[in-house]
Amino acid sequence: MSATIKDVAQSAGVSFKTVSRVMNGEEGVRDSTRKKVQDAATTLNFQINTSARNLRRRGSNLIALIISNPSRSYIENIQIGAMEWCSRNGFHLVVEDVSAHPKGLSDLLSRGAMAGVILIPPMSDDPDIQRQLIDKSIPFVRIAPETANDKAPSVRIDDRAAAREMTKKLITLGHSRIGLITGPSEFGVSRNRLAGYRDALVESGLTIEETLICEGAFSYPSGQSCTSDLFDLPAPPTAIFASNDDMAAGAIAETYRRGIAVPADVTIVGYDDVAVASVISPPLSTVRQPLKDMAAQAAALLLARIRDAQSEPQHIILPHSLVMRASHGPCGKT
Amino acid sequence: MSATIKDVAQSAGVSFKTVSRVMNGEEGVRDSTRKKVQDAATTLNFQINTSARNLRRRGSNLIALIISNPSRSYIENIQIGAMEWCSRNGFHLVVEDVSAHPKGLSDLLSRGAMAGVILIPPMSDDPDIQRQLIDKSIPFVRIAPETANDKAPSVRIDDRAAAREMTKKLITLGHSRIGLITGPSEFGVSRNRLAGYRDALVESGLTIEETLICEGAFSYPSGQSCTSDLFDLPAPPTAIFASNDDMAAGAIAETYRRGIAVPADVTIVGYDDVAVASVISPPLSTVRQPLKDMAAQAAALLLARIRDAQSEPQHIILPHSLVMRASHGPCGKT
DNA sequence: GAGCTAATTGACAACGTTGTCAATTTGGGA
DNA sequence: TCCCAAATTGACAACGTTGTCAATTAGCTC
Repeated sequence: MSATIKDVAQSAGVSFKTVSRVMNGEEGVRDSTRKKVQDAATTLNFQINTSARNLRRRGSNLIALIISNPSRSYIENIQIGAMEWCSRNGFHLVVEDVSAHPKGLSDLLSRGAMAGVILIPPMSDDPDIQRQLIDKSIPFVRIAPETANDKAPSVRIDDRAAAREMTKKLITLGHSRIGLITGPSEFGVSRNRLAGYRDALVESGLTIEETLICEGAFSYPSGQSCTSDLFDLPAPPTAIFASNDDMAAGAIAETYRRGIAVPADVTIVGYDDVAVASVISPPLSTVRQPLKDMAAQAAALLLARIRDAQSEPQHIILPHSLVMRASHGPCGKT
Repeated sequence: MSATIKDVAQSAGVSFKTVSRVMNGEEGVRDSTRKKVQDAATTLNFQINTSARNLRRRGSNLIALIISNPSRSYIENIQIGAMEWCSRNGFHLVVEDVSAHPKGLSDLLSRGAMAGVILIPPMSDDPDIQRQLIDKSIPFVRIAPETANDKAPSVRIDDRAAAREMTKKLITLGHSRIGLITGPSEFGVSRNRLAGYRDALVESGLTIEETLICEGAFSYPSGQSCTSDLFDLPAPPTAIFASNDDMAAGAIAETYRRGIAVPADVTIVGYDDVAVASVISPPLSTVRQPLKDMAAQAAALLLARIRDAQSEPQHIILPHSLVMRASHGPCGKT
């Protein structure tokens, strides 16, 4: 086994408490002593024992990212952002798939195991999980919750405004029959984006046709099948707004399958601006949300709560933008 | 704070050692006692303290997945496979981006922090990391190493044979000028796939043209630019074999950009069979490797080494297959 | 160089669990 | 009823670190 603090202390000729002080970069150690200890630690290839440290400190250096459907490309960016933040701040990221946990997260959340938890949709809106976390007094942060509350900090973009803007953009292009592929209704973001879509139509004096609204699953195949349904309508839409890019990619595929051209015959836009958006053909016009930033900021807010559980939970709204690539165009039909 | 073992012991009227026994499902506890303890634990909402347990057991319930370029879709599947295995086996997965760690992984690998480590390309072939792990006697497993060794177990497919088969398939389709987009040469898998490509050409009596071989970066843009280079050749290839699907997607995009049709004018095939392969148009013909399985099996081999560091490292080769979707066709030109 | 204060260092307990081994209880046969 | 082996339970130390507080040392001033 590798060396302990006591080994280092003996080798450096000081007490093990002094070694501890050096290891934690505390003040009040003479420079000469510090050097002696550091040399001894290097020589012995000393690595601190995290379990002992965490036990004594009643803390942890682990942050959990709880996800439910690991194959969403959305998650990739969140994870990267969180991972980078953790690296820079002395934490490690534990990624846990709640859907693979039949009987809940009890062992993951065992006392002191996690310093904090990052929740993404749909868990951001799951009252069950949040109650568990509060019961165990584990700090957590919510990414893209439907609405902010005072239980935990949150980071989001203004989904309603973003969806409204994109819809208005389509209206400006001359589209009046705009299909909407929503996410699952248990996602707060789905509801917010739907609301933004409705806002735009109402503001523009257009009627909302419920048949133009199709609930997808944030997945590629669900984008295909919703699109198929929309095209089978007696009066199909001239533009389709998918609530994420995976579904937009599915929509484009289904459109092509039917021999319909994008964007010449139909406009298709997405949401998120993940990797697939710039990779498919035509490159997707979409709503960009700064997912990596959101994750990093969420981690930062979480840290504040880890440090002081009484601190006021902060709520950050990050800016979004419309990235208009090549999958949109003016409405051909009148 | 939540309850400790001693609280439960007091509440159940037994010694804390007995509670410990119940918590660990040990033999030799009377059923009535066990029940009493379990009830008390439930009432008090007892959660074991992982740090204390790990300290005393000199172990950990954490497995690290070390990655270097988090945006490769390959990683998604590996991670899902590893995560699921961890859930089922009482571990948690820590995902760590080594490229975000300027000064190495020392703190991640601090004594006892990780029960074991899963290495994927290119770290599977990185002697530095492996030496670090051996020095600290942290068990590890290698996914898709260039060659197996006796330091650690490994899981892979036969990349050379797979690349050979795919190349032969293209030859059978009548192609004789086959472009190869390799991965970076520091990836063992790149070298193995290149070797398989060469094997097939040689066995078929075709000459190997080095200009038809372009080194990519396993990324979409690198697939585009290699393809561009290949098409700019005086005698461009009639088929392109990309060493992963991301690059194949880039190749298809660049092909379309030039007004060339896939598969009518040129055949493009990939490698991995990740999500993008069935999502792009046309659906990609590719080599399928069972990434999730590979990760799960790797974790299992790792566990064997965690349990007994002296156990013989095992090496598993999983079957691959050719998934011929719609991006390939016979050679038009003679 | 004595005396004082501030800086530095050390002794010891505590964190919550599991391992070791001894003590106690149980159950069955004589 | 007593005795013995087996089953069950408990007492106590140990894991490696950090927090508390006391002890020691260094650096000044006079």
